[in-house]
Amino acid sequence: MRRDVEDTRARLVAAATAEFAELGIAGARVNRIAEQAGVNKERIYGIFGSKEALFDVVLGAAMDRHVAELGLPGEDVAGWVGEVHDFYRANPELLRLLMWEALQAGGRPSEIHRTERYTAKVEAFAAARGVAPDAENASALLGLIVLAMLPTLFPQLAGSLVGPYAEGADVEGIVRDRMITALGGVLGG
Amino acid sequence: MRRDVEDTRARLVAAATAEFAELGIAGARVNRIAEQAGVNKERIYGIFGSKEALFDVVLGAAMDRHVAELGLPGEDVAGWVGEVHDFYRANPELLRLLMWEALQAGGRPSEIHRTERYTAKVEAFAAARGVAPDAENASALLGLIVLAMLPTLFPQLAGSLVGPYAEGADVEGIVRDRMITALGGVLGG
DNA sequence: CGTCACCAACCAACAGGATGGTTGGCAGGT
DNA sequence: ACCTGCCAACCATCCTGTTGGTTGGTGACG
Repeated sequence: MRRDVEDTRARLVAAATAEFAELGIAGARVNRIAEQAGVNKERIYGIFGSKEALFDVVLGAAMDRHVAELGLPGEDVAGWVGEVHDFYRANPELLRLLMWEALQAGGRPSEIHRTERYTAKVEAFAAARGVAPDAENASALLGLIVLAMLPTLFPQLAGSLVGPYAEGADVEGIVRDRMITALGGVLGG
Repeated sequence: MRRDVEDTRARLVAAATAEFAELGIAGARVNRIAEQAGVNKERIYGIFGSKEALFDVVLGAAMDRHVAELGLPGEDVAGWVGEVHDFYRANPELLRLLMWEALQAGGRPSEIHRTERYTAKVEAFAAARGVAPDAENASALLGLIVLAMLPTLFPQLAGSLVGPYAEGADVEGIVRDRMITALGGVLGG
């Protein structure tokens, strides 16, 4: 189905997601994205306007997709965090995109971090703990998520710190278990 | 004192630290680094060889400096984590450099993460808990450090998640306190 | 002590190539 | 006939890395 803007757009977003996740905004190459999408480079400008605008679209789409796929934390919060961990481990793109964005100098205020995206998670989390959502709960959830992200965030750091004591054992598994164990403290008040 | 390689080198490293921390390897501009250092661009190649090599030197130097300045965790582990948090908050360069490096595609195996840099911390941490250093302890320490890094790592995420419930209060303070409170869980287990 | 030769440190200018973005025209669907 | 998605080719700029030549310090030697 040629000559279909939606299709072209989708191909570009897909290609750009991979490119941006791997190389960041500065490192990404418009040529490569277009080539990877099997589309002319001009289409990027015709459809999105600029490289940066394309990045915003990519990040927003990735966040929506992940927020949806991750579901809500239920009764078994620890299990949920385990899932989050495994999910990031298996699909590091969002995390990498987030990091690239966080590093973005100047920190241009983007519309990407719409709070609506998160409130459902915070509320589900608070509900699972049987309390009303507040800043404390949100912080706790934030802590959980970051711990779950850890091995994907800083593989080198994890390897260097834990590796020497792991004696060939699975570093990631150890860290993962430790994070889950830590939940009691993060959840407790 | 002109015509002094050490001085030139130091100026370049200083300038490059700022440039790399802000923009990463791909975003950094050799011109700007040289100009900022008040030195000809060629000196970078004469002294370090390449932009990437310069980055490695910068990261290594930053890590050494920070590892030294942060000291060892003593009896008051929570207090130490608080210090770590505040330190990263006040000096985000190392954290940013670490993130840039972690994002580095391909993950060229660098000599930067020498385990010797960390073992002292792990041992001090284990000693403070009265046990022998092992993978569990290292993981716990890793978790602490990442929690301390959190607000600096993902300011947007923290702001979006916690902000709506903070009602104008200091988001960072809330998160910081929450992280400290969480220590019990990370340490226990 | 003077000066001369040498070399490391330094710089201005350049080369080569890649990059983000643009333009003018072509073609396929309606 | 016309609009719109599309492309090939183009452009101006920028960026990393190099090169050839200059300069200041230093040690040897008269």
